[in-house]
Amino acid sequence: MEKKTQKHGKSVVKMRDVAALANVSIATVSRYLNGNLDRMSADTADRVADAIDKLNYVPNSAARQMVKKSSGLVAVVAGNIDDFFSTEMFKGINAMLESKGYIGVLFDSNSDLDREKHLMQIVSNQYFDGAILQPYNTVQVIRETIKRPMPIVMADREIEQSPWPQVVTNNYEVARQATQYYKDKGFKRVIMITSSLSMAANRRDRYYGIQSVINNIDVLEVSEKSYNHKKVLEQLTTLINGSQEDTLIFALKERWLTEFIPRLFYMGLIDNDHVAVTGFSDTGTAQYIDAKTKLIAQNPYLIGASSGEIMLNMLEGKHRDPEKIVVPAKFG
Amino acid sequence: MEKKTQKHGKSVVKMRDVAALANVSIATVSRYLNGNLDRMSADTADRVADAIDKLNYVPNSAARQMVKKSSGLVAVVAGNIDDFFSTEMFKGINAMLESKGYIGVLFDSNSDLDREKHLMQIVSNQYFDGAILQPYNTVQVIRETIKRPMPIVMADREIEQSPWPQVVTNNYEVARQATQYYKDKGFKRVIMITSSLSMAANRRDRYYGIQSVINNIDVLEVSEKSYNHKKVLEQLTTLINGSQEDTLIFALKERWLTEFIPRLFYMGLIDNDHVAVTGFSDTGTAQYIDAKTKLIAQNPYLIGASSGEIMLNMLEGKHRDPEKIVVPAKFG
DNA sequence: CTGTTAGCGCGTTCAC
DNA sequence: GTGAACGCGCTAACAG
Repeated sequence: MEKKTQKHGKSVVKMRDVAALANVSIATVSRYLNGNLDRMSADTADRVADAIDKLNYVPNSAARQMVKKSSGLVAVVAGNIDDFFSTEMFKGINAMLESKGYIGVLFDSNSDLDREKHLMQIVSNQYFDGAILQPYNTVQVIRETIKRPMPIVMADREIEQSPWPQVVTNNYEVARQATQYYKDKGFKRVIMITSSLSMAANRRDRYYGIQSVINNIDVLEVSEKSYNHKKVLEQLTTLINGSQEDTLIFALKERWLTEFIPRLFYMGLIDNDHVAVTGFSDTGTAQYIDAKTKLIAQNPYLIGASSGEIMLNMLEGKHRDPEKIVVPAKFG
Repeated sequence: MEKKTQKHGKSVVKMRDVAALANVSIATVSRYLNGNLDRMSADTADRVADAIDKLNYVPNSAARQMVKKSSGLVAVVAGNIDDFFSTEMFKGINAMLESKGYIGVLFDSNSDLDREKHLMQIVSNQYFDGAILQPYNTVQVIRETIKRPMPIVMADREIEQSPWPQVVTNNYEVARQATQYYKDKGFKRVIMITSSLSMAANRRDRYYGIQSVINNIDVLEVSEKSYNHKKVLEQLTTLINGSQEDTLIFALKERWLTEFIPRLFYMGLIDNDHVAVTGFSDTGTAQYIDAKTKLIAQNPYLIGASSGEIMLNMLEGKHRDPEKIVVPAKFG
């Protein structure tokens, strides 16, 4: 056995130990590790392999990174990992990254501006090859925070004057389209359920999209962090009964769909004729609320995959303009 | 401006540049960066600060890690980040880790044995100070995969003969307790809804817990990946109507609660008297399905926090025995 | 208070 | 086909 005296017992076996046991130089071991097998006899390679195995040698990635200037790691800073959207986007990102040997690691802003900033600092200070952000801070803050020049992609949340490539959704258009569908069926009024803060830009675009078709909108704000379920239900009931017009309930986020709507159906408040419901949906869970309900389906996985693809391009030096890619959501 | 010729334009400004501009030695800059301000005149510190600012200097973390033998990063390999359980656990982990200056990064096994193994390899090869796993592989596989000696904590999923500390839930006990509650009310039969594969150990314990009270169990397996919603509803309907006994529907996972149960209520199949429903729940969403429904609430955040705390202890050298901590779930 | 210097472990020429 | 030696950027003694 080798000495293992370092902090936390980290193995102290290094390349030179392997080299010694295999009776070769460290250069040969390095070559073996990096797959340059063509410059080495099969016998040598075998001996090196054996030695590595016997000693349980693990390369020191910090040393390798220092000279290679790359870690193979891409940081993904998500808005809130409790959201299916964020996690599914991450899966999409990784699907792309891993095809080229990179791997994404996930950080959670927890819907907190300061925390997001803190995470960006860490990402900037650690050895990541690139960063994909689902950002809430402004371009300026991001610029000041991530000091180290590195490839950056903005995912999901549109940001003004972005110097980085973006991948976004057609929030305005699809909200407009959905609203139009119900307007054509005679609905003249909207109750919009939204969270109070998160994803301001997306929320705003959706709101405008609705408004461009139906102007009569009641907004019900629900706090992401904590709300009184019963009270919200009462508010909804009051709102629904507060008008004779045919009413469309429009949830800007799937969560409000699954948490409130089944109960309203159960209570008989939604009949699809005079009171209907629609909203943005990511998971597919919401679609089972009622057979007649038509929703807006986003594609977080594809947004992630696109972001990942752009990141790969940047990593390979094909620097791209700060283009904006739109991954459309679909209504129906 | 300095040369920025490296890959991806990584800044090539290094400590010696800062030192030169500030007219000090690199040791002084290093001291400044590491907060040893007491050994330096305020004036010097200022000059260093200015130089860092002017040059936009960012320390090379790989070099630092190489000598410090620590990155401050802890890897968290979660079973499936689409599950609220995993993400909430991660939040709990970070709450603890960050109190001591560490930070957790999240990896996603995607409920895939091989993928989990692959991730463990990466974690083992990169410079992480420790790893918290929500494991699906066996002790042996994990041992063979993570070759580098490092602090490891197992979270959520119980594993036989673990050489590492574990934090788990009282699956058996709480399932038993919930079932008993309904048995006392006259229920004599259980329909159990479960996913086909994931978290085998947890699932098994829950099953045994139910079985220890009520033996008459119909098992309905639903695939996590893809299932026919309508068909499952039909199966459930058939099962419910297939017996005159008072029946308890027991979901081993919240997802089945939110996806199927509201519809059953709507269809009038659940009345809480002859057909009732319960199950494991993480988010609190499910509790709004019906006022009379009593669920089992897990505490993923606390499981994470406990895991994080143990990890901190190990990182600080207080090596702990492979103890097992139980974070109880609560019924009611 | 501040500077000098010897490693940290690995990749990579350039010789042999 | 293989090895010796330098350099990556930083920290931590040890000098002064």
